[in-house]
Amino acid sequence: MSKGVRTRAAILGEALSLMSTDGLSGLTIGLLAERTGLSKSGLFAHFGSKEQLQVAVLQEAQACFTTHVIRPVLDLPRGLPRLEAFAEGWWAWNRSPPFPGGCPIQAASLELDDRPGPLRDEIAGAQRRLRAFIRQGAAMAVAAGHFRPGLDCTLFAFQMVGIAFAQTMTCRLLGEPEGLDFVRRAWRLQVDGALGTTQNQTGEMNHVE
Amino acid sequence: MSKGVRTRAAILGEALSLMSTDGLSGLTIGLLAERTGLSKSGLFAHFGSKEQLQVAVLQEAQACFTTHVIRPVLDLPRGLPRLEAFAEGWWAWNRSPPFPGGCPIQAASLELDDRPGPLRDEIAGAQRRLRAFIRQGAAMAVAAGHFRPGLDCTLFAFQMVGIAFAQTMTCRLLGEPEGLDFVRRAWRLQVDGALGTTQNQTGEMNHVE
DNA sequence: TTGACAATAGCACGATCGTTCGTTTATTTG
DNA sequence: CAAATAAACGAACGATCGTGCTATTGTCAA
Repeated sequence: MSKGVRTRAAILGEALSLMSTDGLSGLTIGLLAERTGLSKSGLFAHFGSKEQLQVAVLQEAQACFTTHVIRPVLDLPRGLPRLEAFAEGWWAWNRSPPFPGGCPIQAASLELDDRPGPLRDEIAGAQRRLRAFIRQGAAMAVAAGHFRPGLDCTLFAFQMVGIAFAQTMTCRLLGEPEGLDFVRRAWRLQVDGALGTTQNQTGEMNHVE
Repeated sequence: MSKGVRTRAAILGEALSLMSTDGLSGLTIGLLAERTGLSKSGLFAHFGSKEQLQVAVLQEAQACFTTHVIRPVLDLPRGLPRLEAFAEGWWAWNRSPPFPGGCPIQAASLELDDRPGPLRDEIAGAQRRLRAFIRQGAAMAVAAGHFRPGLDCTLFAFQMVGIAFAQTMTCRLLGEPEGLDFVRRAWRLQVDGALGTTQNQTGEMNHVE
Protein backbone atom coordinates (compact mmCIF):
# COMPACT_ATOMS: atom_id res chain seq x y z
CA MET A 1 0.00 0.00 0.00
CA SER A 2 1.61 3.14 -1.13
CA LYS A 3 1.57 6.79 -1.84
CA GLY A 4 -2.15 7.32 -1.83
CA VAL A 5 -2.68 5.64 1.50
CA ARG A 6 0.28 7.39 3.01
CA THR A 7 -0.77 10.89 2.06
CA ARG A 8 -4.30 10.13 3.08
CA ALA A 9 -3.02 9.24 6.52
CA ALA A 10 -0.97 12.42 6.63
CA ILE A 11 -4.01 14.44 5.65
CA LEU A 12 -6.11 12.86 8.38
CA GLY A 13 -3.43 13.52 10.94
CA GLU A 14 -3.30 17.17 10.08
CA ALA A 15 -7.08 17.27 9.89
CA LEU A 16 -7.32 15.95 13.43
CA SER A 17 -5.09 18.72 14.69
CA LEU A 18 -7.08 21.32 12.86
CA MET A 19 -10.35 19.91 14.08
CA SER A 20 -9.20 19.73 17.68
CA THR A 21 -8.89 23.50 17.80
CA ASP A 22 -11.44 24.71 15.27
CA GLY A 23 -14.06 22.00 15.41
CA LEU A 24 -15.52 19.98 12.59
CA SER A 25 -17.05 23.03 10.95
CA GLY A 26 -13.75 24.85 11.14
CA LEU A 27 -12.13 22.03 9.24
CA THR A 28 -12.00 23.55 5.79
CA ILE A 29 -10.60 21.98 2.67
CA GLY A 30 -8.63 25.03 1.63
CA LEU A 31 -6.98 25.38 5.01
CA LEU A 32 -6.25 21.69 5.23
CA ALA A 33 -4.72 21.70 1.76
CA GLU A 34 -2.54 24.61 2.70
CA ARG A 35 -1.26 22.91 5.85
CA THR A 36 -0.52 19.63 4.12
CA GLY A 37 1.10 21.31 1.15
CA LEU A 38 -1.40 19.86 -1.28
CA SER A 39 -3.68 21.57 -3.72
CA LYS A 40 -7.34 21.83 -2.84
CA SER A 41 -8.36 19.57 -5.71
CA GLY A 42 -5.61 17.08 -5.02
CA LEU A 43 -6.69 16.74 -1.44
CA PHE A 44 -10.35 16.70 -2.34
CA ALA A 45 -9.82 13.73 -4.66
CA HIS A 46 -8.89 11.58 -1.67
CA PHE A 47 -12.34 11.82 -0.17
CA GLY A 48 -14.85 12.77 -2.83
CA SER A 49 -16.83 15.10 -0.61
CA LYS A 50 -16.47 17.20 2.46
CA GLU A 51 -18.78 14.97 4.42
CA GLN A 52 -16.76 11.87 3.62
CA LEU A 53 -13.67 13.70 4.76
CA GLN A 54 -15.39 14.58 8.01
CA VAL A 55 -16.46 11.01 8.57
CA ALA A 56 -12.91 9.86 7.95
CA VAL A 57 -11.62 12.37 10.46
CA LEU A 58 -14.07 11.20 13.09
CA GLN A 59 -12.99 7.61 12.51
CA GLU A 60 -9.36 8.63 12.71
CA ALA A 61 -10.06 10.32 16.02
CA GLN A 62 -11.55 7.11 17.39
CA ALA A 63 -8.60 5.09 16.15
CA CYS A 64 -6.23 7.51 17.79
CA PHE A 65 -8.11 7.31 21.08
CA THR A 66 -8.03 3.54 20.94
CA THR A 67 -4.32 3.50 20.31
CA HIS A 68 -3.45 5.97 23.03
CA VAL A 69 -5.95 5.14 25.76
CA ILE A 70 -7.75 1.86 25.21
CA ARG A 71 -5.14 -0.51 23.87
CA PRO A 72 -2.48 0.08 26.52
CA VAL A 73 -4.78 -0.98 29.33
CA LEU A 74 -5.88 -4.20 27.68
CA ASP A 75 -2.67 -5.82 28.85
CA LEU A 76 -3.59 -5.19 32.47
CA PRO A 77 -5.61 -7.63 34.54
CA ARG A 78 -9.34 -7.28 34.20
CA GLY A 79 -11.35 -5.47 36.80
CA LEU A 80 -10.25 -2.61 38.97
CA PRO A 81 -6.60 -2.42 37.86
CA ARG A 82 -7.55 -2.06 34.23
CA LEU A 83 -10.32 0.38 35.05
CA GLU A 84 -8.05 2.56 37.16
CA ALA A 85 -5.39 2.61 34.47
CA PHE A 86 -7.97 3.48 31.86
CA ALA A 87 -9.20 6.33 34.00
CA GLU A 88 -5.74 7.76 34.48
CA GLY A 89 -5.03 7.41 30.77
CA TRP A 90 -8.27 9.10 29.88
CA TRP A 91 -7.65 12.04 32.17
CA ALA A 92 -4.22 12.42 30.62
CA TRP A 93 -5.70 12.29 27.14
CA ASN A 94 -8.28 14.91 28.01
CA ARG A 95 -5.77 17.26 29.52
CA SER A 96 -3.19 16.99 26.79
CA PRO A 97 -4.21 14.92 23.81
CA PRO A 98 -1.78 14.48 20.91
CA PHE A 99 -3.30 17.54 19.23
CA PRO A 100 -3.00 21.24 19.83
CA GLY A 101 -6.64 21.45 20.93
CA GLY A 102 -8.82 19.34 23.18
CA CYS A 103 -10.39 15.95 22.67
CA PRO A 104 -12.00 15.98 19.22
CA ILE A 105 -14.53 13.36 20.20
CA GLN A 106 -15.93 15.45 23.01
CA ALA A 107 -15.99 18.54 20.85
CA ALA A 108 -17.70 16.79 17.96
CA SER A 109 -20.23 15.20 20.28
CA LEU A 110 -21.61 18.54 21.34
CA GLU A 111 -21.23 20.02 17.90
CA LEU A 112 -23.27 17.32 16.18
CA ASP A 113 -25.84 16.35 18.76
CA ASP A 114 -28.59 18.30 17.07
CA ARG A 115 -27.79 17.63 13.42
CA PRO A 116 -28.99 14.21 12.26
CA GLY A 117 -26.97 12.56 9.53
CA PRO A 118 -23.96 10.35 8.95
CA LEU A 119 -21.73 12.57 11.05
CA ARG A 120 -23.93 12.37 14.08
CA ASP A 121 -24.31 8.64 13.61
CA GLU A 122 -20.57 8.26 13.56
CA ILE A 123 -19.92 10.24 16.72
CA ALA A 124 -22.90 8.71 18.48
CA GLY A 125 -21.46 5.30 17.69
CA ALA A 126 -18.17 6.39 19.17
CA GLN A 127 -19.84 7.47 22.39
CA ARG A 128 -21.85 4.28 22.55
CA ARG A 129 -18.74 2.17 22.13
CA LEU A 130 -16.89 4.15 24.74
CA ARG A 131 -19.69 3.74 27.22
CA ALA A 132 -19.88 0.05 26.46
CA PHE A 133 -16.18 -0.27 27.14
CA ILE A 134 -16.54 1.40 30.52
CA ARG A 135 -19.63 -0.60 31.33
CA GLN A 136 -17.88 -3.84 30.55
CA GLY A 137 -14.86 -2.75 32.51
CA ALA A 138 -17.06 -2.14 35.52
CA ALA A 139 -18.81 -5.46 34.97
CA MET A 140 -15.45 -7.19 35.01
CA ALA A 141 -14.65 -5.48 38.27
CA VAL A 142 -17.90 -6.81 39.65
CA ALA A 143 -17.12 -10.29 38.39
CA ALA A 144 -13.69 -10.10 39.96
CA GLY A 145 -15.16 -9.12 43.29
CA HIS A 146 -13.62 -5.67 43.28
CA PHE A 147 -16.94 -3.93 42.87
CA ARG A 148 -20.02 -4.93 44.77
CA PRO A 149 -22.53 -7.17 43.06
CA GLY A 150 -25.61 -5.37 41.82
CA LEU A 151 -23.66 -2.30 40.75
CA ASP A 152 -25.36 -0.50 37.90
CA CYS A 153 -22.55 -0.50 35.37
CA THR A 154 -24.47 1.67 32.93
CA LEU A 155 -24.86 4.35 35.56
CA PHE A 156 -21.19 3.91 36.38
CA ALA A 157 -20.29 4.67 32.78
CA PHE A 158 -22.66 7.62 32.74
CA GLN A 159 -20.95 9.13 35.74
CA MET A 160 -17.48 8.58 34.36
CA VAL A 161 -18.36 10.33 31.13
CA GLY A 162 -19.57 13.24 33.20
CA ILE A 163 -16.25 13.51 35.00
CA ALA A 164 -14.44 13.59 31.68
CA PHE A 165 -16.51 16.51 30.41
CA ALA A 166 -16.20 18.37 33.68
CA GLN A 167 -12.46 17.93 33.34
CA THR A 168 -12.42 19.53 29.91
CA MET A 169 -14.34 22.47 31.28
CA THR A 170 -12.01 22.92 34.21
CA CYS A 171 -8.67 22.14 32.63
CA ARG A 172 -9.15 23.55 29.14
CA LEU A 173 -11.83 26.24 29.20
CA LEU A 174 -11.15 27.63 32.66
CA GLY A 175 -7.51 26.65 32.69
CA GLU A 176 -7.50 25.90 36.39
CA PRO A 177 -4.27 24.11 37.28
CA GLU A 178 -5.91 22.17 40.10
CA GLY A 179 -8.45 20.71 37.69
CA LEU A 180 -6.85 17.30 37.62
CA ASP A 181 -7.16 17.08 41.39
CA PHE A 182 -10.91 17.49 41.17
CA VAL A 183 -11.04 14.87 38.48
CA ARG A 184 -9.14 12.38 40.58
CA ARG A 185 -11.19 13.08 43.67
CA ALA A 186 -14.47 12.79 41.84
CA TRP A 187 -13.28 9.54 40.30
CA ARG A 188 -12.12 8.26 43.67
CA LEU A 189 -15.54 8.98 45.14
CA GLN A 190 -17.18 7.12 42.30
CA VAL A 191 -14.91 4.11 42.67
CA ASP A 192 -15.31 4.05 46.44
CA GLY A 193 -19.05 4.07 45.99
CA ALA A 194 -18.76 1.02 43.78
CA LEU A 195 -16.41 -1.04 45.91
CA GLY A 196 -17.55 -4.17 47.63
CA THR A 197 -18.53 -3.05 51.13
CA THR A 198 -18.65 -5.03 54.31
CA GLN A 199 -22.19 -4.12 55.16
CA ASN A 200 -23.63 -3.76 51.74
CA GLN A 201 -27.28 -3.11 51.32
CA THR A 202 -29.68 -2.83 48.50
CA GLY A 203 -27.33 -2.01 45.69
CA GLU A 204 -27.80 1.03 43.63
CA MET A 205 -30.90 2.27 45.34
CA ASN A 206 -29.91 4.23 48.27
CA HIS A 207 -31.67 7.00 49.73
CA VAL A 208 -34.55 7.59 51.96
CA GLU A 209 -36.40 10.75 52.15
CA MET B 1 -38.11 50.80 24.49
CA SER B 2 -37.55 51.88 20.95
CA LYS B 3 -37.53 50.23 17.61
CA GLY B 4 -33.83 49.51 17.56
CA VAL B 5 -33.82 47.78 20.90
CA ARG B 6 -36.85 45.71 19.99
CA THR B 7 -35.46 44.41 16.72
CA ARG B 8 -32.13 43.80 18.33
CA ALA B 9 -33.85 41.61 20.88
CA ALA B 10 -35.71 39.77 18.14
CA ILE B 11 -32.47 39.20 16.28
CA LEU B 12 -30.79 37.80 19.36
CA GLY B 13 -33.70 35.48 20.00
CA GLU B 14 -33.52 34.07 16.53
CA ALA B 15 -29.73 33.94 16.77
CA LEU B 16 -30.00 31.86 19.90
CA SER B 17 -32.19 29.33 18.13
CA LEU B 18 -29.85 29.16 15.19
CA MET B 19 -26.84 28.80 17.41
CA SER B 20 -28.40 26.06 19.50
CA THR B 21 -28.49 23.78 16.48
CA ASP B 22 -25.60 24.96 14.33
CA GLY B 23 -23.19 26.27 16.92
CA LEU B 24 -21.53 29.65 17.12
CA SER B 25 -19.64 29.09 13.88
CA GLY B 26 -22.83 28.08 12.13
CA LEU B 27 -24.38 31.36 13.12
CA THR B 28 -24.01 33.31 9.91
CA ILE B 29 -25.12 36.83 9.23
CA GLY B 30 -26.76 36.03 5.93
CA LEU B 31 -28.78 33.17 7.39
CA LEU B 32 -29.76 35.19 10.42
CA ALA B 33 -30.88 38.09 8.23
CA GLU B 34 -32.98 35.76 6.16
CA ARG B 35 -34.71 34.28 9.20
CA THR B 36 -35.42 37.64 10.77
CA GLY B 37 -36.60 39.17 7.53
CA LEU B 38 -33.93 41.84 7.59
CA SER B 39 -31.28 42.67 5.08
CA LYS B 40 -27.76 41.59 5.80
CA SER B 41 -26.52 45.14 6.12
CA GLY B 42 -29.48 46.22 8.20
CA LEU B 43 -28.85 43.44 10.65
CA PHE B 44 -25.13 43.99 10.59
CA ALA B 45 -25.54 47.63 11.62
CA HIS B 46 -26.94 46.50 14.96
CA PHE B 47 -23.69 44.93 16.02
CA GLY B 48 -20.83 46.39 14.02
CA SER B 49 -19.00 43.12 13.64
CA LYS B 50 -19.55 39.42 13.66
CA GLU B 51 -17.64 38.99 16.87
CA GLN B 52 -19.74 41.57 18.69
CA LEU B 53 -22.82 39.75 17.49
CA GLN B 54 -21.44 36.50 18.85
CA VAL B 55 -20.65 38.07 22.19
CA ALA B 56 -24.18 39.47 22.36
CA VAL B 57 -25.59 36.03 21.61
CA LEU B 58 -23.54 34.44 24.36
CA GLN B 59 -24.76 37.08 26.80
CA GLU B 60 -28.33 36.54 25.66
CA ALA B 61 -27.91 32.82 26.28
CA GLN B 62 -26.79 33.50 29.84
CA ALA B 63 -29.69 35.86 30.41
CA CYS B 64 -32.09 33.25 29.12
CA PHE B 65 -30.62 30.61 31.39
CA THR B 66 -30.90 32.92 34.36
CA THR B 67 -34.51 33.68 33.59
CA HIS B 68 -35.55 30.09 33.07
CA VAL B 69 -33.43 28.21 35.60
CA ILE B 70 -31.78 30.45 38.14
CA ARG B 71 -34.34 33.10 38.99
CA PRO B 72 -37.27 30.77 39.72
CA VAL B 73 -35.38 28.97 42.46
CA LEU B 74 -34.28 32.13 44.25
CA ASP B 75 -37.70 32.29 45.85
CA LEU B 76 -37.16 28.95 47.54
CA PRO B 77 -35.54 28.58 50.94
CA ARG B 78 -31.79 28.43 50.89
CA GLY B 79 -30.01 25.14 51.18
CA LEU B 80 -31.17 21.78 49.96
CA PRO B 81 -34.65 22.80 48.75
CA ARG B 82 -33.25 25.47 46.48
CA LEU B 83 -30.46 23.21 45.31
CA GLU B 84 -32.82 20.37 44.48
CA ALA B 85 -35.14 22.67 42.58
CA PHE B 86 -32.23 24.12 40.67
CA ALA B 87 -31.08 20.64 39.74
CA GLU B 88 -34.49 19.63 38.45
CA GLY B 89 -34.78 22.88 36.52
CA TRP B 90 -31.37 22.43 35.01
CA TRP B 91 -32.09 18.89 33.87
CA ALA B 92 -35.28 20.12 32.29
CA TRP B 93 -33.42 22.94 30.56
CA ASN B 94 -30.80 20.54 29.23
CA ARG B 95 -33.31 18.10 27.90
CA SER B 96 -35.57 20.63 26.26
CA PRO B 97 -34.35 24.19 26.35
CA PRO B 98 -36.45 26.96 24.74
CA PHE B 99 -34.55 26.43 21.48
CA PRO B 100 -34.70 23.80 18.78
CA GLY B 101 -31.21 22.57 19.67
CA GLY B 102 -29.45 21.84 22.92
CA CYS B 103 -28.03 24.15 25.57
CA PRO B 104 -26.03 26.82 23.74
CA ILE B 105 -23.78 27.40 26.73
CA GLN B 106 -22.62 23.82 26.83
CA ALA B 107 -22.11 23.76 23.08
CA ALA B 108 -20.18 27.02 23.04
CA SER B 109 -18.05 25.92 25.95
CA LEU B 110 -16.60 23.03 24.02
CA GLU B 111 -16.49 24.98 20.79
CA LEU B 112 -14.42 27.80 22.23
CA ASP B 113 -12.25 26.14 24.81
CA ASP B 114 -9.18 26.20 22.57
CA ARG B 115 -9.61 29.61 20.93
CA PRO B 116 -8.48 32.47 23.15
CA GLY B 117 -10.26 35.77 22.68
CA PRO B 118 -13.31 37.70 23.80
CA LEU B 119 -15.65 34.84 22.96
CA ARG B 120 -13.82 32.35 25.10
CA ASP B 121 -13.60 34.90 27.90
CA GLU B 122 -17.33 35.38 27.73
CA ILE B 123 -18.23 31.70 27.90
CA ALA B 124 -15.56 31.00 30.49
CA GLY B 125 -17.09 33.71 32.63
CA ALA B 126 -20.47 32.08 32.22
CA GLN B 127 -19.13 28.74 33.38
CA ARG B 128 -17.34 30.36 36.30
CA ARG B 129 -20.51 32.13 37.40
CA LEU B 130 -22.53 28.95 37.08
CA ARG B 131 -20.05 27.02 39.17
CA ALA B 132 -19.99 29.78 41.74
CA PHE B 133 -23.77 29.64 41.96
CA ILE B 134 -23.70 25.91 42.59
CA ARG B 135 -20.84 26.23 45.05
CA GLN B 136 -22.68 28.88 47.00
CA GLY B 137 -25.83 26.82 46.90
CA ALA B 138 -23.99 23.90 48.40
CA ALA B 139 -22.38 26.17 50.98
CA MET B 140 -25.83 27.38 52.01
CA ALA B 141 -26.90 23.77 52.40
CA VAL B 142 -23.91 23.22 54.66
CA ALA B 143 -24.74 26.33 56.64
CA ALA B 144 -28.33 25.17 57.00
CA GLY B 145 -27.21 21.80 58.30
CA HIS B 146 -28.53 19.92 55.30
CA PHE B 147 -25.08 19.02 54.07
CA ARG B 148 -22.33 17.89 56.35
CA PRO B 149 -19.76 20.41 57.45
CA GLY B 150 -16.46 20.16 55.64
CA LEU B 151 -18.07 19.34 52.32
CA ASP B 152 -15.95 20.50 49.40
CA CYS B 153 -18.43 22.72 47.62
CA THR B 154 -16.11 23.31 44.68
CA LEU B 155 -15.87 19.60 44.08
CA PHE B 156 -19.63 19.41 44.47
CA ALA B 157 -20.06 21.94 41.68
CA PHE B 158 -17.52 20.11 39.53
CA GLN B 159 -19.48 16.90 39.83
CA MET B 160 -22.79 18.54 39.08
CA VAL B 161 -21.43 20.09 35.92
CA GLY B 162 -20.30 16.63 34.89
CA ILE B 163 -23.78 15.22 35.32
CA ALA B 164 -25.18 17.97 33.14
CA PHE B 165 -22.82 17.18 30.28
CA ALA B 166 -23.39 13.46 30.61
CA GLN B 167 -27.08 14.21 30.35
CA THR B 168 -26.64 16.05 27.07
CA MET B 169 -24.71 13.11 25.69
CA THR B 170 -27.33 10.63 26.75
CA CYS B 171 -30.51 12.54 26.08
CA ARG B 172 -29.52 14.53 22.99
CA LEU B 173 -26.73 12.75 21.16
CA LEU B 174 -27.72 9.18 21.94
CA GLY B 175 -31.40 9.94 22.32
CA GLU B 176 -31.90 7.40 25.06
CA PRO B 177 -35.31 7.92 26.66
CA GLU B 178 -34.10 6.66 30.04
CA GLY B 179 -31.39 9.31 30.12
CA LEU B 180 -33.19 11.46 32.66
CA ASP B 181 -33.32 8.51 35.03
CA PHE B 182 -29.56 8.23 35.02
CA VAL B 183 -29.28 11.94 35.62
CA ARG B 184 -31.55 11.79 38.61
CA ARG B 185 -29.86 8.75 40.07
CA ALA B 186 -26.39 10.21 39.63
CA TRP B 187 -27.58 13.41 41.22
CA ARG B 188 -29.21 11.52 44.07
CA LEU B 189 -25.95 9.69 44.75
CA GLN B 190 -24.11 12.97 44.80
CA VAL B 191 -26.58 14.59 47.16
CA ASP B 192 -26.64 11.57 49.45
CA GLY B 193 -22.87 11.72 49.64
CA ALA B 194 -23.09 15.30 50.80
CA LEU B 195 -25.82 14.93 53.40
CA GLY B 196 -25.11 15.33 57.07
CA THR B 197 -24.70 11.76 58.36
CA THR B 198 -25.38 10.37 61.79
CA GLN B 199 -22.03 8.71 62.16
CA ASN B 200 -19.91 10.87 59.98
CA GLN B 201 -16.40 9.75 59.42
CA THR B 202 -13.43 11.01 57.54
CA GLY B 203 -14.85 12.87 54.70
CA GLU B 204 -16.41 12.06 51.47
CA MET B 205 -17.66 8.60 52.46
CA ASN B 206 -21.35 8.59 52.50
CA HIS B 207 -24.07 6.12 52.82
CA VAL B 208 -27.42 6.12 53.98
CA GLU B 209 -28.98 6.94 57.18
C1' DT C 1 -46.31 68.77 10.81
C1' DT C 2 -41.90 69.20 10.19
C1' DG C 3 -37.10 68.47 10.98
C1' DA C 4 -33.59 65.52 13.08
C1' DC C 5 -31.99 61.23 13.44
C1' DA C 6 -32.27 56.37 14.00
C1' DA C 7 -33.16 52.22 11.35
C1' DT C 8 -33.01 49.64 7.37
C1' DA C 9 -32.18 48.57 2.46
C1' DG C 10 -29.34 48.08 -1.75
C1' DC C 11 -25.27 47.24 -3.84
C1' DA C 12 -20.60 46.00 -4.36
C1' DC C 13 -16.02 44.39 -2.76
C1' DG C 14 -12.56 40.76 -1.95
C1' DA C 15 -12.08 36.34 0.20
C1' DT C 16 -13.15 31.79 0.82
C1' DC C 17 -16.29 28.00 0.61
C1' DG C 18 -17.08 23.05 -1.75
C1' DT C 19 -16.86 21.13 -6.18
C1' DT C 20 -15.89 19.95 -11.16
C1' DC C 21 -12.92 19.10 -15.05
C1' DG C 22 -9.04 18.53 -18.02
C1' DT C 23 -4.18 18.15 -17.76
C1' DT C 24 0.21 16.94 -15.98
C1' DT C 25 3.27 14.51 -13.13
C1' DA C 26 4.54 10.20 -10.19
C1' DT C 27 4.25 5.80 -9.27
C1' DT C 28 3.52 1.12 -9.98
C1' DT C 29 3.37 -2.87 -12.96
C1' DG C 30 4.30 -5.99 -16.89
C1' DC D 1 12.24 0.48 -20.06
C1' DA D 2 7.59 1.22 -21.61
C1' DA D 3 2.87 1.07 -20.80
C1' DA D 4 -0.82 1.59 -17.55
C1' DT D 5 -2.57 3.60 -13.71
C1' DA D 6 -2.67 6.49 -9.68
C1' DA D 7 -1.95 10.94 -7.66
C1' DA D 8 -1.72 15.72 -7.73
C1' DC D 9 -2.24 20.20 -9.99
C1' DG D 10 -4.39 24.56 -11.95
C1' DA D 11 -8.06 27.05 -13.20
C1' DA D 12 -12.66 28.04 -12.95
C1' DC D 13 -17.64 27.76 -11.30
C1' DG D 14 -21.45 29.57 -8.42
C1' DA D 15 -22.46 30.46 -3.68
C1' DT D 16 -21.77 32.53 0.51
C1' DC D 17 -18.89 34.67 3.84
C1' DG D 18 -18.07 39.39 6.58
C1' DT D 19 -17.88 44.12 5.75
C1' DG D 20 -17.84 48.66 3.85
C1' DC D 21 -20.45 52.43 1.52
C1' DT D 22 -24.63 55.49 0.05
C1' DA D 23 -29.37 56.08 -0.22
C1' DT D 24 -33.87 55.49 1.44
C1' DT D 25 -37.25 54.66 4.75
C1' DG D 26 -39.27 54.97 9.24
C1' DT D 27 -39.77 56.90 13.95
C1' DC D 28 -40.15 60.33 17.45
C1' DA D 29 -39.82 64.96 19.73
C1' DA D 30 -40.61 69.93 19.09
